[in-house]
Amino acid sequence: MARDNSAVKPTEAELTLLNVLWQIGPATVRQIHETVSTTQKTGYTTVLKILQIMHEKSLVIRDESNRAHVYAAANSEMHTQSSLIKDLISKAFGGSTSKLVMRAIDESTSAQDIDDIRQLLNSLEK
Amino acid sequence: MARDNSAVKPTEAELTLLNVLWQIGPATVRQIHETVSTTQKTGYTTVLKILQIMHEKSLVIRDESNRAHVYAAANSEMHTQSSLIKDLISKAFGGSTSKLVMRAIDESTSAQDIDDIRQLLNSLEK
DNA sequence: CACAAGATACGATTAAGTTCGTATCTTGTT
DNA sequence: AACAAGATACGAACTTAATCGTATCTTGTG
Repeated sequence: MARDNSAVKPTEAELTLLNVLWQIGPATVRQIHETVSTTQKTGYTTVLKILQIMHEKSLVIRDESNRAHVYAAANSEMHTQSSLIKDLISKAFGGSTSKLVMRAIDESTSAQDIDDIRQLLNSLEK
Repeated sequence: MARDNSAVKPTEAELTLLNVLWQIGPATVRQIHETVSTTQKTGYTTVLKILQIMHEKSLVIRDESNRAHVYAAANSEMHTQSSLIKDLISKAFGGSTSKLVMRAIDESTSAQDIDDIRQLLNSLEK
């Protein structure tokens, strides 16, 4: 039985592949490898292996109906982002969301960013 | 020669010890172990070993003038938080700080958090 | 129907992280 | 001076990640 993946944190290499899947949608190993190759030099079988491991961890689902399996992210980008943030908050910010947000904001932010954030804050108040 | 640590990302165990050091300040292995023991069951020599590795990586500095060495975080909590956030932003948020901030905010935030963040925003506008 | 292209599966290797047992060293006290 | 307490140093064991070579399997096409 496949284990619940909600607590599984993707490794760095896994996150790279998830980013590809979120960007281009369900894809074969070849397509994923081609995409990832534009920015990194990684062997085809390495990508394949990582996808197989991710499948075991239920980080991706795959369609085996064709010879070339088609992989897709099991969770949305948003869901995974939330879980990674929660993890960081608990490990480096004493569990305080606002501390993280404040650190991120005074780190580097454009005027547009500030505007976006203020709007979100306003919408939360209603 | 000790290498520049500005790009070194602490591991999970290392971050745990850094949190202790930021909290209680420079401390001996015994003190650090005692503190960390309140929340985890970790052997004394394990803590010692990790501190030694952190020293090699220049994540901590140590005062060896007494028999019991005194360890201290090499970088401030703020600096390390910023670096961890930057890392997460680049790996999971396409490099966009505002995306991370917005995800963090709509994830879970108390009224107090919202207030804090709004004040920070206001102070930035001036 | 055989074969070549191209796909998956498998296993080995290497590196990093974590843990801890044991050895060794240091020092205050008798 | 010797000892005991308590400190550091060392190294082994185990785990997880990452990488890739090689073996094996599948299938369209001549």
